[in-house]
Amino acid sequence: MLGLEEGRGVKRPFYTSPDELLEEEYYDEQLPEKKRRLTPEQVHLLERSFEEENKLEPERKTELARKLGLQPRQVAVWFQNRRARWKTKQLERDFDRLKASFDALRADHDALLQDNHRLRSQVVSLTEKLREKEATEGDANGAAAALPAVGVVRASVADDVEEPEPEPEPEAEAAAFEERQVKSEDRLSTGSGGSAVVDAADALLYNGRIGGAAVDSSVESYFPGAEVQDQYHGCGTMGPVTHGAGGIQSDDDDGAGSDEGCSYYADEEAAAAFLSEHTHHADGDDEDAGQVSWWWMWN
DNA sequence: TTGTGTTTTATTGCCTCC
DNA sequence: GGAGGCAATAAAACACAA
Repeated sequence: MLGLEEGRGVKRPFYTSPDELLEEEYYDEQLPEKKRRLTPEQVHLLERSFEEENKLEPERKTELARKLGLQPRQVAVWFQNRRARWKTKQLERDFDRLKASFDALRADHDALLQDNHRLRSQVVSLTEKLREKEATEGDANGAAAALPAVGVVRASVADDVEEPEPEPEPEAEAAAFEERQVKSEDRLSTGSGGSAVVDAADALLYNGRIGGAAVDSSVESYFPGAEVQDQYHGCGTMGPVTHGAGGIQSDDDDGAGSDEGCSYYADEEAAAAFLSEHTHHADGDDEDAGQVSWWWMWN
């Protein structure tokens, strides 16, 4: 049996023996006045057990409790809390990944805007030159006919360079972005109203489907799909659905490994269906047919 | 030493499944 | 209806700066 840690403010033994521990009367009489932390050895064994399987069957619980010299109830509580910690960390990691994808996409978008502006000014400049040339030659020979009218040329150029949607004013765009970020963070921190998970999954899906360099389709994802029970799928034995190299690992900061590689957004097909409902589709008179608005994901 | 923030252990209440 | 899961929360234990 692994005794409880001593020397950390423990004033008396918490338990005496595993057998006594399993006797309700003993436990009732010996209820600790204060909470006691588990020893590193106990935590280590619990962690290892959690890595094997994050849910506890009654037999395993009893066995673990016996080995550790704890109440079965304590083992169950530890697993419950451990699952909660794992989930929190996973959400943080998912958020970081999604934010990185978003930032990269935004940079892409900004670069495209710059390109667009540059090309448009080229069109204007070339059109100007053409107009000047036309005027000069018109003066020279008085002949009206040889060149097409500037308007025609310009229209022809415009056929090649698609007229873009009007750009939002930079200040207004920045303010709107700020507001969206605040709203998003509010949802994450308070959990009120919208779902941070769903919002984040939106962004992930957006990246995966239409993003450019930022797309990381290999990122395993947890999307809150139909099976609410599958909360830990994608992580080895965490659930019924297994993705690639799984396996529960311990927290980064406890030195026993990490939960890296598992994500809360796994059901990408469900998410794709969700996405398709939130994008506008090609139809005859839509100039942007088939494209997805950059802004939809925030609105 | 003390105040404060974080982590861990434990409880409560609600929900789902069998 | 009981068992077990989860979210929310309380409270003790711990870490650490001032």
